[in-house]
Amino acid sequence: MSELAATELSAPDIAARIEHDINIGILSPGAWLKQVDLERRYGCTRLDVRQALDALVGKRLVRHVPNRGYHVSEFDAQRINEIYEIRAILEVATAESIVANVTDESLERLRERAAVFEHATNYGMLAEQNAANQAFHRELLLLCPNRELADLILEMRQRIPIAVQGRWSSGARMRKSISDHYRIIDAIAARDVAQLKLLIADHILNNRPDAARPREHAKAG
Amino acid sequence: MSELAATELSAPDIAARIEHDINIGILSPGAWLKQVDLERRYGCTRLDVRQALDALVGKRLVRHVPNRGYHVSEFDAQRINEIYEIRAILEVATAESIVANVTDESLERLRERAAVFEHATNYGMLAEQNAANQAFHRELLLLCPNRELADLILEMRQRIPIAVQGRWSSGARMRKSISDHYRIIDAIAARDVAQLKLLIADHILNNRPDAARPREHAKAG
DNA sequence: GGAACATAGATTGGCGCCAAAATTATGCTC
DNA sequence: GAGCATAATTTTGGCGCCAATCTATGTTCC
Repeated sequence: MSELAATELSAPDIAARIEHDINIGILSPGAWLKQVDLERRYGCTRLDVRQALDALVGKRLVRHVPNRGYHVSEFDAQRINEIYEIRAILEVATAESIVANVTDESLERLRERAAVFEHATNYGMLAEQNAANQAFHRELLLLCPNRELADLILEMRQRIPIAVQGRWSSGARMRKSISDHYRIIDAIAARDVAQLKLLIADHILNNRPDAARPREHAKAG
Repeated sequence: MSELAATELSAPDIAARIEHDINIGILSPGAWLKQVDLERRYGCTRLDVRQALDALVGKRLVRHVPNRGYHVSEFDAQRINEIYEIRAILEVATAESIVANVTDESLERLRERAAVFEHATNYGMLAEQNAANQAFHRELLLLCPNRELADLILEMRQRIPIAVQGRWSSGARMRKSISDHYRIIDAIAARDVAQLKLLIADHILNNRPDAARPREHAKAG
């Protein structure tokens, strides 16, 4: 996909496309993003490319070197770990309001999303798996009334490409993620906030790539 | 200040200047940011202005309306409250590592910053008060080894202009902020993590503008 | 007298061109 | 044959112009 776009796209669309391609590994960390290439690749003007790249610099997914151009950011183990810690802090903090605002309908939708994710891990490619996982967590965040917090969490989740995280690289990882989702749903259905917090923290921190696990340095924030 | 810059400034500098002017209220929420004005005001080119404005759109401080231009964001009570909640979540989470990494020298620097802030509340204008307060919290965050988290906190602290928050609008507010700082330092010196967490949460949530206090809706994240 | 319309002015926004810088390729010397 | 200086190509980045759009003012008609 993403070879020569049919319709004309504007800058924010291009940014989303590039972000997606970085996310699933079509564009690898360190790769230089030549403006002419992107221009042709996404079938848009030079200005759109520049604005999109600047936006991605703001999201820390892309770095800019004066007179050299833009390249996909590198993600060392420490940075990955730090972002996982932030995600754990933020997502655990949504537990109370999720339990407070849950309805039977939203539980049903969550089960549906979890099932779709399970199916994607069996029959889909990385892109579908990612989309399904994202849909589940997005549904979860609909129960969080603090929209700024929900948006921030979604932004943090996009801050490291899935391809770099290698989240569902093994079958064991996949199975854990699947069952995590169902157990999270169960805890919500039981209105068990404490358990939900534990499950969310575990779901995030124990799905880190091994390389990003902390060693001795001071834990948490 | 900021009337007709002497030296040529580049886009990131302009963004910082505009951000500062929004922060201390020179540019008020809702105000339209005409490109020609900014061009002359900061003595830079049109392109710099656009890039700076786009960057500020990314930080949610400025909004863009197609074919109408850029204007300073409005900040309603709900949004302010949501961001205060996020700040409380994140800054409380730094308590462990602050206590784990504190040294006598850093404690001394914190006391110095707190004293400077106290002085600024007595003899300085809003800009100096803000700078001194920021310096204190920046020093605090130097003790947090998670740089991503520290940066995120600093970014969240800038997400609502000081002028909108009216943080030190009354003498009582000022005195509370000053004593909060010293009590935070004492808790750190005593290595009392639990107390430090309480103080940080209180320092953030009880310095909210009254209008932004939540009523009945589900609390926390 | 008020409202709707038309015209003039101002502002934004996109496109293309060109210069500066860097990378790659070439040729020359040792 | 290897290393270095030089030339050519590629790529970035900035500036200016002009079209499209919106705002404001003035005019006409009901």
